[in-house]
Amino acid sequence: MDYSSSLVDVSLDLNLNPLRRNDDRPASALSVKKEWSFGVPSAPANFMGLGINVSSVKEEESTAGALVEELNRVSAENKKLTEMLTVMCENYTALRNQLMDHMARNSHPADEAAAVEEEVEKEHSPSSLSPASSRKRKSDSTTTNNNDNYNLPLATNNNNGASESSSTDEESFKRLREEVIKAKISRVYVRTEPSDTGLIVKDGYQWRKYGQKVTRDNPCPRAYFKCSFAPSCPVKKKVQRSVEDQSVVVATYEGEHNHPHPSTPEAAAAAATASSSGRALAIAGSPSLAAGPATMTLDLTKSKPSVASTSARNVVAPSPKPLAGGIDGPEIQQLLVEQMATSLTKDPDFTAALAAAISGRMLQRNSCERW
DNA sequence: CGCCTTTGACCAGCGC
DNA sequence: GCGCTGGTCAAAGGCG
Repeated sequence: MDYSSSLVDVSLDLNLNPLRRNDDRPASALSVKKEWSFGVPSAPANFMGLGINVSSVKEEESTAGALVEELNRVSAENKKLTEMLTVMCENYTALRNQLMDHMARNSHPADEAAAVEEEVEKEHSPSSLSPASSRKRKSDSTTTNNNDNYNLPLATNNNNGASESSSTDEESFKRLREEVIKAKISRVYVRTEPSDTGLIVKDGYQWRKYGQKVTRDNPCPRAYFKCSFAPSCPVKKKVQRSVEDQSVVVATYEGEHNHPHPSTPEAAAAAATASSSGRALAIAGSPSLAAGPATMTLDLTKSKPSVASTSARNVVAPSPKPLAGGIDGPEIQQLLVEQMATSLTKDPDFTAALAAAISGRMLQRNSCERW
């Protein structure tokens, strides 16, 4: 059983909605919307069967058709990933059952459990870690390895095999999802003014600095921030200037905010106050794009691999200006625009919001015509 | 006075 | 076991 490959694939979209239900309904615009717990106004259950006079507006028809097609595609992908996750959980259960059977028959259950855990770890871990990442602490392994892949918390769940046997598969599945949420890591590259020596990245959230450290591989100090907008928010942020281009600040976000983005006037004011001393301009432009869970991604690894680390899951750099000299001109800008458009169309949150907005618009038009 | 930043100390993982 | 390293803590000071 090839766990690693499925792990890689699943991780890519679990990020988009880890709380997605395991649903095998046929792909439809409805299923896409309902499966994504996205904060958009509720839409009618069957947005294709509303009897809306779509043909009266050709542009809307073509747009809706393209959207439906896109939504169907995303929904199919969603379903596929859900199935893969289900298979993975089943495999995990089977492995655990084998472990329990083995432990029951073996005189040294602890040693056996450790051995099997090691096997599972090897099977589930992605490609071998680099020497640098291998120095990370064990407790951080789930996050460190999850720049591109989400590790399963198998070893930690099985640390005490006896007690673990009392937990159900559902609990394990919940823990798995929680781990996936917790393990979210994204990177944001922010270009700052050359005169700016600060390490503040405006992303709309409120951060409290709790440490600063000079790391071995970078003479510039690394600042550690915690989200202080909500007391229980587990999100952390590391900010450090790029060793290659010191006008670029790399912000690494770990975890997912358990509170809404401070977009309300009060929250925005608080955030503005908190970041008032900041001089850096987030390239993302929109705070929610820079640090929110639904980060708009722009892969610059092809055009600038030295800046966009391959380990970064999300590389956000909507600025058409190159991060470092060497690439510029209309071709690059066109490429960036295309990549941004591709990123948006691949973002299920964005498409879901768009679908909800359009369906809401159509519903509104329909109700107006009826009245 | 409360919040935030600074900064040295401390802790834990890892390699040798 | 020791040293290196990254990450975190917490006291002290600054600021509005």
